[in-house]
Amino acid sequence: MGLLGLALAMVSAQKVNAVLHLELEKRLHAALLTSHPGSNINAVRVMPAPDTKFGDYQCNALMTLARVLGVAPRQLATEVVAQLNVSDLCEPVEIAGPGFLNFRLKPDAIAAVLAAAARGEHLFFVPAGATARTYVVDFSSPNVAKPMHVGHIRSTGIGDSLVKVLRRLGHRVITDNHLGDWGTQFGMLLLGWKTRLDPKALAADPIAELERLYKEVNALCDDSKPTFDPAIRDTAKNELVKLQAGDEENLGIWGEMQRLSQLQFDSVYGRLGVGFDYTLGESFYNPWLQGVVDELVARGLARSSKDAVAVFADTLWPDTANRPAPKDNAFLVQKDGEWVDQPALIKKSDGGFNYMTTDLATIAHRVREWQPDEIIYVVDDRQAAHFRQLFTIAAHWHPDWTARTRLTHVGFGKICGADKKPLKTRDGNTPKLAALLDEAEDRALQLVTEKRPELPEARRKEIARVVGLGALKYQDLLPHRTSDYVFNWDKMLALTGNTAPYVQYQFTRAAKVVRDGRGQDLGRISSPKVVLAEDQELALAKLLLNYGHTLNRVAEDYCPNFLCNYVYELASAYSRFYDNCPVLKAEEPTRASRLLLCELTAKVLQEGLALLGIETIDEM
RNA sequence: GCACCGAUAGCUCAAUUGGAUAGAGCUUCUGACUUCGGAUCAGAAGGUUGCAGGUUCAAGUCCUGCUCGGUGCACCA
Repeated sequence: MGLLGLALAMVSAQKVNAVLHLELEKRLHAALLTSHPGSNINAVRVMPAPDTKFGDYQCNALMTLARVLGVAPRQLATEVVAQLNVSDLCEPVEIAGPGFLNFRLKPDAIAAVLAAAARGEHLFFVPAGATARTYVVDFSSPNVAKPMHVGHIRSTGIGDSLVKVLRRLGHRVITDNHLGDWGTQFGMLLLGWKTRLDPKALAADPIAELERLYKEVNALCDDSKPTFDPAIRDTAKNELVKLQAGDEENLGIWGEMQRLSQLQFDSVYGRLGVGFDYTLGESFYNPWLQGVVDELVARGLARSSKDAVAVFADTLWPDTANRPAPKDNAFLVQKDGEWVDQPALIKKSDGGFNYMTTDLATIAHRVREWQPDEIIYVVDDRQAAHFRQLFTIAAHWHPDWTARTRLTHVGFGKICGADKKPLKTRDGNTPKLAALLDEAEDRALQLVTEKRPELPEARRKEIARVVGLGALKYQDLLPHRTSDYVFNWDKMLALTGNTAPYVQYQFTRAAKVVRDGRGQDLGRISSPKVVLAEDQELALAKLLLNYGHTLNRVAEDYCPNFLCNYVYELASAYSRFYDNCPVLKAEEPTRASRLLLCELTAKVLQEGLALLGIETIDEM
């Protein structure tokens, strides 16, 4: 492209807005500031309308603003609309009900955005650019020497999807897998390894053997069980202390457990398509733990208690006048009608450290190393209380850090069986993740074999892999992350309804039309005139426009389910379009225009699924 | 006991700073098509959003009380 061509392309790129409702919002702000100078425009948003009968976009903020300004809502709306010039993009703005503004886009304005997207100028959003933020995302975090189980799906899937969305929006993201490789369980594991290891079993299935050792020794160390043996417990504790003090033999065994576990992690993450920039487990922070405790004690933020060291409400807020109300204080709990301490332990009476200490050291490292704007912890909701304490301690420890770096716990609910209780296998155990992935692929293979018996086995297996793993991930991401949900093989693999196979199938249909269309008519869809005449064409086009808005909402609320619902809506809108509007059989220029709709739909479906960690395939 | 989270159609789940007549899917029933791969589409049926109050122009969403369920409450992570 010559210089002139480049300059023209830039001018044309400036003329077209990638996100129409943000342009409407900008003009609405200007109108409001003209009619009512000094108004607070921050909350004045233009967003997709809940129902097409109200138009395409709406603003409901003027009703709230009218109260602040002390004027009648409809009058305010009338005065603002009088200053608003959006006639190039919309039909005349309608003031509805108590003071809603309804915007109805002109098909030509929509067509212009689609044409720009087809030229590759944008995909319905504006990357963060100068406003890009730096995130550290802490997710997955499996335990060394234990099998990854069903519980790890959520953290891994939600975390990975958030990472992908944030990166796509142009943010800098550092992923860190905070492995559980240094806790109390290693005392028991070391004892088990030294006294009751079965080398043959270890060679056959290392993780299963390590799990067996842990379970056996744990039963002897648990004082609530009849098998409890205090001598064994003390020995196990001693092994841990030796490990954490740098004992060579124990470090060697621990390293071997680590290596064996990493093989498992690599295998599972490989299948899931998940990767990490860093894998800094708890052990990485061992050298700094004593320093964290010393510092907190020296600053008076922690004190000794019952041979342990802990952070208390009275060490954080020595002056009772500043102390939060007991109900809002993460360091108090009511027992028998009285508020008593709920301290956060940072050093145990046996000299060992707790994960609170490790988590504090981890914050220190991440802040110093990466200066993030935000650290996101994708961790089970049951740990909410821990994170409240952790974030509070961090804020007292280094207020400058928490002023710069926002700490966010992104919690999630549990996966249940049909009985609404946590999912278990038939024999009452927690299902292992690898077995779950196997079963997803096996069940998908059965379905593919039924539908497409003519395909060679290798092809069917590849389709089954993409469909099975996609179904499993999609089911997990579809409910709001804070909800518990019921795990159901038949439902997730169903070819109808809000499932990955349905969305993947609509993608294959769109991709097929594009392939066939290009084959017959190469090059003709590069910059066709976009004609939006039929209802189904318009509905599909308008949904495409909202892709970027959806990504922003996912990032703002840490909720991948918004993207699931979006791709499902887009897929079903495509299906309605495909049913009603012939593409390849249509006359020009309709044909090229519809082909472009197919192309953009395929692109957005493919990318949207990819941001959910789900692959697509050309045929199913 | 206290705190946190939840309770929405028969079932599984949504619902964007509080926004308009609470939406999907599954199931059931009915219909469309000599398919640009029907693994499709259309229509119907299905609700006092756990209960009782309150705030608001507007409440599934916010506040208060209650019922039921889940989770967490010092040396596991």
